[in-house]
Amino acid sequence: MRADAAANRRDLLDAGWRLLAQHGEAVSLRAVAAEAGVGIGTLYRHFPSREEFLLGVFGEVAERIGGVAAECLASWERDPGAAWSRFVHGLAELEYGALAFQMGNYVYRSGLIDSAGGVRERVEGELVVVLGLARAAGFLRDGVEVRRFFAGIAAITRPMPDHVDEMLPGQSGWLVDVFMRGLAP
Amino acid sequence: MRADAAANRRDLLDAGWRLLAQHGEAVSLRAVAAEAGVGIGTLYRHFPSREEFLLGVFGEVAERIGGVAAECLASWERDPGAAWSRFVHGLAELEYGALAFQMGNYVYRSGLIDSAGGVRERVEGELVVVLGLARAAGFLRDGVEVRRFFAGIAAITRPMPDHVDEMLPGQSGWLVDVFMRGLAP
Amino acid sequence: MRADAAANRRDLLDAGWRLLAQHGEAVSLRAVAAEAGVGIGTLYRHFPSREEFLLGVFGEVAERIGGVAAECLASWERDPGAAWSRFVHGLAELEYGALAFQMGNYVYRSGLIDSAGGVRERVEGELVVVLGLARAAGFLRDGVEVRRFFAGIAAITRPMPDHVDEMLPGQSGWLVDVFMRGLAP
Amino acid sequence: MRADAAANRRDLLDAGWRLLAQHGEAVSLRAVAAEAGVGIGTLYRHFPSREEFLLGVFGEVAERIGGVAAECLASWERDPGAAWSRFVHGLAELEYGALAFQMGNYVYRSGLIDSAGGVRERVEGELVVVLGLARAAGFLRDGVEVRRFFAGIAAITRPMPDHVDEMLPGQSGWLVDVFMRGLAP
DNA sequence: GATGAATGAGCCTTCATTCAT
DNA sequence: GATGAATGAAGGCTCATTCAT
Repeated sequence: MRADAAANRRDLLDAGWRLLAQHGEAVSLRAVAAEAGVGIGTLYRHFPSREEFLLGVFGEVAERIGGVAAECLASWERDPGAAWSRFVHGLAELEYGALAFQMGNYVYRSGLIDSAGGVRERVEGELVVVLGLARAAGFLRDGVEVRRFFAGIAAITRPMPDHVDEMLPGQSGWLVDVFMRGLAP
Repeated sequence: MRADAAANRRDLLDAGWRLLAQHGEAVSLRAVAAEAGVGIGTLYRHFPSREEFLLGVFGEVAERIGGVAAECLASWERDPGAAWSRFVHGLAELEYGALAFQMGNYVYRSGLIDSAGGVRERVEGELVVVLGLARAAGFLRDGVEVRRFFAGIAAITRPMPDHVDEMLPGQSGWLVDVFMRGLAP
Repeated sequence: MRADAAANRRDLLDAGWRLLAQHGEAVSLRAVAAEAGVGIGTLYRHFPSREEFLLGVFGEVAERIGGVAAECLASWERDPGAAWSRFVHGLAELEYGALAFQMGNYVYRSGLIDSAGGVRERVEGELVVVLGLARAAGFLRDGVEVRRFFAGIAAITRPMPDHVDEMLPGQSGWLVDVFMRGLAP
Repeated sequence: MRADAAANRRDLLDAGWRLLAQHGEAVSLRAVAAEAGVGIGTLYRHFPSREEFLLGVFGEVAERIGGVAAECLASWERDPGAAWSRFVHGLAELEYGALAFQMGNYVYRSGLIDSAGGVRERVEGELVVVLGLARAAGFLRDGVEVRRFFAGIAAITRPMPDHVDEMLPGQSGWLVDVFMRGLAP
């Protein structure tokens, strides 16, 4: 792939993520292309359909989830409590809610997600480790499945309409805190 | 034919609620009409615009919220813990997530909701009482605003894609439990 | 026909004329029924289709055209010039433009107009007499066919959008004057 | 494909003009697209709304009005009478009636027309010159405002139903003649 | 007879997707 | 490879018309 093509691809994924997290599941691909500064045709060259594009964005997210997990593991020894908190809030700040649910609906069913490099497995693997540590350290009660945890974060980080942010500033962060506390033993 | 019309109206609201809870904020009114078994024109006869329709559905929800609250108050004496739990889960089962956010977005701002019989005030008033009891009984920590609570339930009951229910049966209930526990003192 | 039915019929025709002259050819029958203070069903009981209704309204207009012509004839002796002027302006004030053209398009073709009591013939007969007088008195040049005259009035009295009345008050009357002058020998 | 797009745009404007002049202000954009031989989406690519499309057609008309005026000025010296007659009939043959009033209605008010290249000013400027010459040459009486003149042409060239052309061939031209004569001193 | 609810075709507009340049 | 024009299927909404009460 040419260098500029790779750059376009990255720009598209970034734009997609940003718009998805900001404006929710209904973003139009044209808007994404515009935000990325390329033509709509370019988007479709890189991703032959809406599904594939969303899957691509999810790949990006998986990458960052890995980063958050790695960071968590790296700083666990020094201060487990802080690491755990940063981990959960870090995940939440990725705001993958809209993305995860949007995709899931038709991507999961069609097996696309499995055929695309095992994104799900990769993500799950990383989370399993951290959740294990948290459980051992007493931050997490027993019986919390990774997938439930993951889907929970998704549920509470789906973008809320603008007026919610105005009326209830920090609502998302508040929810994350409630979620964490609710998961403690 | 008055009776028929009333039945249609009810069917439309029911269908709207069901589809909204199931498929999210983007339901097409055509689909709602079809689900209700009437023509699209009939929907528009009863509700002259999308907004008005959503407002209508929200009215229904408000009604049921009132019912849940009343039920809670009625059984509080006998067993506060059970009443509180049934209350929160009852609210969640209404699945007003998609609806609440969708409406809020443009209805709230335009004041429609205020001009429509004070739906918001009514709902808030009812919740205030129950939350007060819960706080006194030690089920709820201090400083939980009614609106945050309400929006929290909305956030965790926004429709999730079908596959979530398959992969994680009872996810919604699980989240509600986490939410409740997270709100305890 | 019952007395109240006849009254309804008359109200409908009046309302139709008024709205047609005011808001142009696109008036909805529902609006007409509302303006007349009856249900839409009542309109359809009296006139089985839009066409028939418009034809009915045209019948009314024909009546009034007859009135204008009769008045003209009655006062001709006293002051032919004034009578002629009042005649032309009187016709114009009937504002049958929207009506005549709206109907014409499909009513004429289907022969409806002939089967409905010879409205056209009646109108034409009345105009022929007056135009004959006017020609003889030197107000009208030769060769002006009655139908052209009639259609001319229609053309210049079709309702113009509101902004025209604001920008060019009296435009319609001005046009009628130009029309009259243009028809003089 | 630039060339194709330009051709499509032109076809759309042509079709719009034709249908507007023929069938009046209520033409459906779908019909226009069909007449132009393109999909409805293509129309909307070139003109993002009905207003913009009508404005586009009006731009075309303005162009041709300019042409008619220029032609008039060019041949004025040789034969002012013929030039004046060709000018008025030329304007009338543009049949901008439906268009002018339709646009005026919402475009004028919203200032769109001013922001769109000063269409109105351009048109008025051209007409002013010609009307001035005509007045000086004794073809036009004093006090005829440009806008009244323009609106007058519009009024008498609004599309008449088909049957008028059948029953009264040349009615439009006849009206224009009457109009001209009526405007003479 | 009167009423107004129900219906569906049709309008304007948006958006995913394809394809010629 | 990139671009953006073209397409048509929906979606929200209106209105003539029918029909049960």
